[in-house]
Amino acid sequence: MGTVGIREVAQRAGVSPGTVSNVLNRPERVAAATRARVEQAIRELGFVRNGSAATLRAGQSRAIGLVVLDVGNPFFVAVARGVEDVVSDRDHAVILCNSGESPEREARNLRVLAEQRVRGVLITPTDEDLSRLDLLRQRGVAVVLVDHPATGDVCSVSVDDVAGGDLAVAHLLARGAERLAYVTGPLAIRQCTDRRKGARRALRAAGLPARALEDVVVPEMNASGGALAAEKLLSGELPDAIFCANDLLALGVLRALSQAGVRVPDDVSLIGYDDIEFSSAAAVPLSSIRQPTYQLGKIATELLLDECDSPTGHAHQQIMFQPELVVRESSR
Amino acid sequence: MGTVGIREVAQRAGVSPGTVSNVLNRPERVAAATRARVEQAIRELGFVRNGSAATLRAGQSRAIGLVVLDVGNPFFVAVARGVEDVVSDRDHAVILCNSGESPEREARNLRVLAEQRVRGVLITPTDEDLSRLDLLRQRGVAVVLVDHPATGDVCSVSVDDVAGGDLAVAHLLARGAERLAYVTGPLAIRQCTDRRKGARRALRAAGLPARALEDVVVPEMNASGGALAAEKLLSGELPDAIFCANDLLALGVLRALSQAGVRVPDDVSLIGYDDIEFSSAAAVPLSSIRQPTYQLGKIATELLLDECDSPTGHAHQQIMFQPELVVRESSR
DNA sequence: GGGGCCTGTTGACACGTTTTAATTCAGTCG
DNA sequence: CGACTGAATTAAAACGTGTCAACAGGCCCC
Repeated sequence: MGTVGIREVAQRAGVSPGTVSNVLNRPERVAAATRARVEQAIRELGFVRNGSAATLRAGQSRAIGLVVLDVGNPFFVAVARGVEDVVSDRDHAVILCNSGESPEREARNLRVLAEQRVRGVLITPTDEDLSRLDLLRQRGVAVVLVDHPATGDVCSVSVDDVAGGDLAVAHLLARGAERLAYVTGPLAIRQCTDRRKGARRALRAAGLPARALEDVVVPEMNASGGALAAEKLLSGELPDAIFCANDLLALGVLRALSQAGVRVPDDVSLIGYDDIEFSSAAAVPLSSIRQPTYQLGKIATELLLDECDSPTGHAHQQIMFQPELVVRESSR
Repeated sequence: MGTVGIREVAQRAGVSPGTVSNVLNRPERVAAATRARVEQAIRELGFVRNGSAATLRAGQSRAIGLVVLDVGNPFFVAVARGVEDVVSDRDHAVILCNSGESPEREARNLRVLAEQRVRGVLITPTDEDLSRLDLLRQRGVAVVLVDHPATGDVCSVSVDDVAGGDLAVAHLLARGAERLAYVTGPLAIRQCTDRRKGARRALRAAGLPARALEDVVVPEMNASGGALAAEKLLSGELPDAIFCANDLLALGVLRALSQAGVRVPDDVSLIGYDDIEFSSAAAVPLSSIRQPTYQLGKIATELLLDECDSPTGHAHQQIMFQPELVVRESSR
């Protein structure tokens, strides 16, 4: 069972290897009759093109990398959907990597992508230190930041997190809250600090001091993190309203509060961020800040492929969407 | 800025390319002094090994493929976590593919994986037709079926879905249900039919006819599918109890029923399948059937890598876990 | 009828790494 | 002192594809 390559196919079809390669890559350049013969040979022999060889020859593969903070977060799943739809239209593949909010894992992932010679990388960075990306960019690999605004020499697609934080807290204040808590993941994550910045802006606009908003920082932005935050809150004096940096945290908080006998929204108002699908089905349907996730992935990918296709005539763009407030039971 | 390869590194360190390769792959075979020199050259030049070239030479890459039915389903996310933990311990990469329950997309994914010369593939097949896998297996690529029992000539790791369906319906019957509905995705999906088989077994055991369980088939196994199923149910006479083939469907059903003013569990009992994290946080905490998802991914990967490492001395195994009933509000 | 042109096809080389057998060299033993 | 050993290193040959310049042959036009 010797491995069947382009050579064996050529022999069987009575043509040269070069012609087989043409059938695969520029079918229009080969006569219909020869093409048919070659295609039949391919089918008969069960030939599958060796992608590594093609990549080696071409210098880059027909794949892009997507590095997200948490594959378990429906927000990133939605982004990934947008990415994949565009990418598969253009006959590329996407390599999905999970950094788990850890800079070390991010660096590992980026190295693997560099080794694989991907054409470009979409990444939601774990922190502000973008120097890890230089490894790629100086090798000519296109990079687009996803859900992270950039400052000029790179493309980015993001949502205005400051505005989102403002929206959320302004809403809570309008409902009469006076003592608030902000449940968040590590403050090294830009989304977390930006949303807090917006929250504080809303406080100022309402004439309240910054200390009206207490930070509750937990290590992981998922439901367990939320539960942990709720414990912390329960051990002190409960605030009137809680703003969570994402919906997974909010769901965790909600569950833990309910178990402790605290009623939402009667005792405490609650609002999350991302408006993931499950939020509306929660025990108490969750207010949230909606972002155009699918669009985020779609536009980012189009930008990336554009940069890949014309590295010279490409102008870096920074696109920023506006988020939207969705009010449900948890803050009514 | 010519591409920097193993050759340039060799030149800078004053050794031959072969030695550089040895530093990369078998550091123990090269003298400490030379190794240090080479490593410094690598750092200075920012060398990144070309994975395609290595793969081409080796005949296979240090990666495995994972093909799931739906990346948006937390069940598969949990499986993927198990896979990735094992794989990264062994310094391999995992290429995640989404078949979206479509055989065509599955076939496309498998072709890409074959082109990439992955060492092995973990797959939850979209249907019973396993012939698509032959393309891989006859090329010597190891395959392990995930969440799909096999019949002998291939490894598989699964959970007893018949038992699960039995558990769920037996529970509903014990609570006094007499007219039931089974909300499910396409019956070409094995999980769906097996769970129905178990459901019917429970009916028989209780002395009820098969027609006491009405099938409601929807095209997609997510929350929108559930909403669609709820519409269908509402247009007729409501059953006493509803068994959903997975939790996403159940959450969709739950929301649609609530909006229509139907109370769960007072008017209708409801149970899902998979016990995803969100189920316990739902408006009405959802009863479900729990499966050892993480274990599923972990064991499957170990089996796969075992087969890769010793293709000859490998005995195919079929492992089947037992599911577990989790009772919550929705059926209390 | 010959020159030029267009379409199809070919052959050979390059891509960057790994590996194997061969080579060097210092040290050791008979 | 010469032969041998073993460790460290090297040179060269793959791996399978894509590309590009060259080439064959048929056609048209003058």
